[in-house]
Order: sequence, then C-alpha cells, then structure tokens
Amino acid sequence: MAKSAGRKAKRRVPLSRGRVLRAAIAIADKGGLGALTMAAVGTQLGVESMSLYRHVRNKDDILDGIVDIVFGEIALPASGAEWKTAMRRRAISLREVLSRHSWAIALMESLTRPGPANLRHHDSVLATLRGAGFSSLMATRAYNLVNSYVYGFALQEVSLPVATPEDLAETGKVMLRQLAGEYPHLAAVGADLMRSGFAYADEFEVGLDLILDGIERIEDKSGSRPTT
Amino acid sequence: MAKSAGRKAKRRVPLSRGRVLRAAIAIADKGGLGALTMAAVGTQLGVESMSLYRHVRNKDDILDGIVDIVFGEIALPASGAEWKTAMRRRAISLREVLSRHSWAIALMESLTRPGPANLRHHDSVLATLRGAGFSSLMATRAYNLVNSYVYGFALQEVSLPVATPEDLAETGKVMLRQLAGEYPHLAAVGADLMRSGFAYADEFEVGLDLILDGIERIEDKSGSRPTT
DNA sequence: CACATAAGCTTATAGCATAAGCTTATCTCG
DNA sequence: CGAGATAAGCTTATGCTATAAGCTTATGTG
Repeated sequence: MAKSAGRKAKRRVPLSRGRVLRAAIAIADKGGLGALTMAAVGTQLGVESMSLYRHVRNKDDILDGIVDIVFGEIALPASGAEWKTAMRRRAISLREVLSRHSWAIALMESLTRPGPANLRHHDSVLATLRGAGFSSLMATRAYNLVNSYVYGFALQEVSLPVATPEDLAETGKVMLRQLAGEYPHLAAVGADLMRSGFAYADEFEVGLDLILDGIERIEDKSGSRPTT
Repeated sequence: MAKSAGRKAKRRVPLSRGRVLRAAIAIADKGGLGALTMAAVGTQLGVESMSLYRHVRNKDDILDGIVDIVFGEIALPASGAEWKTAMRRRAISLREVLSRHSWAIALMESLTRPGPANLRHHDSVLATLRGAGFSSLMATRAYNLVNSYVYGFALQEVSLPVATPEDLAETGKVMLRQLAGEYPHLAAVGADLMRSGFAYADEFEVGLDLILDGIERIEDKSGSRPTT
C-alpha cells in the first residue's frame, strides 16, 4: 500500500488562480454578484473558503481577475478589416459578452487598474483606428463613443424588465392601467410599442449604426486625405 | 420644570423616511456605496441603526429611495422647447447628476421597479419627443440612444483614472514607460493625448451632439411631414 | 395625570471577508 | 525507502454586515 501515484480517487486536483476565477465566473453567471461569496466559490470547488486565499490575494483580486477574463472574451478587431466593419463587430461582441456576464457591468466601475486583457484590447482597437487614418484624438473619441453606447445599452438592458416583447407584454399589461392616469405619454408609448412587438434587444444595432455613421461623417470631413 | 415645548436641546427632531434618505445620499456621495451601511446612516442622524427600520423597510428600500431622489434631480425638458435643445439640456443635466452621485450608476442596474420621479421623467421626455412629431418607436429609440450614451459615458468616467488632464498626466507618466513595449498603440495614443491636454470630461458634448445630429437626420428622412 | 402610541434602543442571530496558525498531502534528496 | 521541506488545505476566531424580536422612553390626548 504505497502512497505513490496510483491511488486514483484520493488524488485531488490542485487549486490554482485560474480554477478559482473560472469557478467565480460560473457562480456570478448563475446567481449574480450577490451569489459570489468566498464560501460559494469554495463549495463549487469542493474546498473550504479559506483555502482560496492560497491562490488569490482576496476577494477584490478575484473581482479584478474575472473582469479581465471577461475582457479577454471580447473579439479583437481583425487586423486587416475596414475600420467601420471592425468596430461594428467588436461592439456587437462586447455587447454579447456583457449580456453573457451581466454582472461585469457593475464591476467596470471599480476597475481602476486595468488587467492585461483589457490593455491588449485597447491596444488592438486603437491600432485599427490609427491604421485607418484616425488621429489619436479622433480614435479616442470614436472608441469612447462606441464604448459608452455599448456599456450604457447593456446597463439598461439588464435593468429594464422589458428586453423582449414577452417581458414588455407581461410588465406592460399590469402597469399601463395604473400608469395611464399619472403618466399618459409613457403609457401611450408603451401601448404602441406593445402593439408593434417592440424588442429592446433588437434596437442595439440601430443605435450602433447611427453612431458609426456619425463617426464616419466627421472623419470624412476632417479628411484623412484632401479629395479623391 | 415643565416637560412642555420650551425644553430646547432635549427636544429631538423625529426621523422620517426623507431624513433617512437624505442622510444616505450624503454618505454615499462622500464615501461611495461601500460606506453606505445602516450603522453609518444611523450615526449620521445621531441614532442607532435599528431605529431606521421604523421609517424604511430595509436597506433595499433605502437604495430604491435614493435612486428615485437622484432621478428627481434631473432637469425635466422644458415643455415648449425644440426637441433637440431639450434633449441636449436633459442629457447634460443627467450627466451632471450622475457625476455628482456617481454611486447611482451602479444602482441603476438593480432598479427593476422604477420610482415615481423616474416615471415622471420618462413621461416628460416622451412627451417632448412625441410633441416634436416623433413616432412612439422613434421617440423610444432616440430616448434610449441618448440614455445609453450618457450612462455609458458616466460609467467610464468614474472607472477611468484619466478624467482630467492632470489625472491623465499622473497616471500616464508612470504607465507609459512600462506599457510602450507590450501595448505600443495604446502608449502612443496616450502620449499624444497627454501632449495635447486631452480632457475626457470635455468629450461628453462631442459625442452627444454626434448622436443628436444622427437622430435628427433619421427623423428628417422618415419625415414627420412630406416637404416644407 | 393616566394611558396610548410613536419613536428609538437593546439584544441576538446569521452571513460575510479574512487574519493566524495548524494539519495533511506531495515532492525531493540521501 | 524514508525523512525533512514545502505546498495545499483546514480550523478557529474576529469584526463587520443586515435585520428579527422585543423592550424602553418620549410625546401627546383625553
């Protein structure tokens, strides 16, 4: 009965920072940030909460870590592509990622120290824009404008209970009767939207294209090259 | 020594929901959401934390309450004004309010049940847009687009440590040396921005006007009336 | 001035992050 | 093979957090 390698079931897979972070993401995806406790992460990994501290500094370290993993999931703009297409794809990917991990939006706020995936992402986007002839100022503007829109859209999407027509119908029916008196315009618009099967989620690309067109217009005017 | 009215100092001002909420806002403004505990609110009011429960249901009730107060601080669009001016002013006001109470951004997310100030605000904005000839769909799009931008901008503003040129300079100097190797485009853009005294905060209106112009263009094309 | 009731307080509990120190598993070298 | 070293995980304890339950004090009214 040697204590060597062949002991099967007893052999436990060691923890690691990566395993801890992945478990944390799974928990947050399922139950939101509120469910993300050290104890829960421990349980998920079959381990006591205190054991986690061998692999992460503290809970903030976990939060920083999972935000950076989320950043890593955002598709980087393909290096050869035309800027507008590239930015469009990236924005759509960012939005998908944020809706897959909706807790991440709340964490952005506290993200004063960007992680490596975040920095790499910035670098790649700025490279695309500069490569397309944007000045540093214009590239920054374009990047920030699109980001603001995507973050804000995602933020509203999780907070509104009206993302899909079904939600809207559900919420609406109950509310509209009560609201019609005090908030007539809100009630009227709500009723119109319900009638036409409005889907909040589908509006994302409408706004995105409006913004991208606006950027294009300014960029053309400021002229990377005179005429042609 | 009657116990009637004239006793001065001993006479304590009774608590109230309003006093509790105002104290909570003061605490959050000063120390962020993390500082907002029942004990802290109690201390602020010279009272034990448990006494607060006579006036608010629980902490969530406080959070809902302070978010709605914040909504109440946003300037409603003036009823007579042209839609673009009105929306512009409202967006600027919203942004001011969010930067005054930056903790509110994080609370939006959980705001499934809008309070009265929130609803009144929606109603007023939609009234302005419908009054300007926007369809329900277009009004909703315009409103959401602007809101997404403002929320997203505010979210980034609190998270970035580079709101003012001074911040940028401070953060930048330390970072750029380290970053230049791994993230050359980011470093280069950062350096350019520093040189030109870039102020993130000043970019808000640039993006806002781009969005408002875009909305105007779509609205003109879809045509509230044929020619003229 | 006695009682009703509103306002605030005390005590107790359960969940949270985490410091300090202990135990057990695993590896390395003789 | 086996003893010491080290990595990995566990136990215990502390000080916050929200909040339930019940008690005490202040205020006002007949």
